[in-house]
Amino acid sequence: MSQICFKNVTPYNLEETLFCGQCFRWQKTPLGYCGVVGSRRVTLTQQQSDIVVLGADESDTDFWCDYLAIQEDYTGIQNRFSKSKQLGQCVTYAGGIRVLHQPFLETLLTFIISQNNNIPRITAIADRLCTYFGTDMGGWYAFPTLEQLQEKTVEDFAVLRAGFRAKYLVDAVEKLAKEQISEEELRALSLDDARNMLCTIKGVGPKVADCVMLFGLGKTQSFPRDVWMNRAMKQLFPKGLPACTKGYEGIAQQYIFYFARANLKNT
DNA sequence: ACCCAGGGTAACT
DNA sequence: AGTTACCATGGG
Repeated sequence: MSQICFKNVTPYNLEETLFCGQCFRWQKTPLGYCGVVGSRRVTLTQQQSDIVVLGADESDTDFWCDYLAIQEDYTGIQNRFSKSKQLGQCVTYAGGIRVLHQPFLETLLTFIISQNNNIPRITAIADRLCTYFGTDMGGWYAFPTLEQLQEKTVEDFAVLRAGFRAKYLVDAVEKLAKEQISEEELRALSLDDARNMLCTIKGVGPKVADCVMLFGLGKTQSFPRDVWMNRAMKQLFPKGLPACTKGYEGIAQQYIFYFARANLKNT
């Protein structure tokens, strides 16, 4: 075990990136942000413009580079976004956020859990999903694989205390296990076709599907709409998203969401 | 006791 | 196509 250092990554605000609501598996500690992705457990820190992955295996450099969206050209994206005055305001406020590239299964299951739920409880349920069904790595647990979740029933998932969402998890696992839905196929499909396919899972509607596509399938055009976003769009962009967001609507969404949650009245 | 939480579904107009 | 009760659970 050693550490990986990504040098001179800018713009990047690690704390905002990890706690803007796109992921639920990181915890702030005095040493840094501690978390598990798949079966990799690390602590992340930021020192000026360097992003450091503590406790990582060097052979996982490419994995963390991808997960943390290190190589995406955010400077270029933000320059285009700033052609819109309103969006430029959001960039100024939230421009340190990057959209992570999370593993598909984790993204799908945690966002099914997220519906009509709050972040502390989403985190707690996801933690229990790992401790009860993931591999014991000695003091911590990996996120369960599809194989580990196969054949599980609503009764098995009762320990999660996920409420009515348990049956949705079962259906998602079943559709993936039977290959009625595959990550590979979803990645190849257009935004609308992939959304339609994801929405065949019970408990997955447009909001969850769009989150899964943005955070777990690398589809940067996906634009999740929840109550906050609808409020923000009415106030900031009553005529719709500006054209300068084309292809990167989802990244604009993160900036707008973060800005709106902090600055707009919740009416 | 009551409210809400980055929704979705079924059952209505 | 648009609106509404209900869904389990936990925290305020």
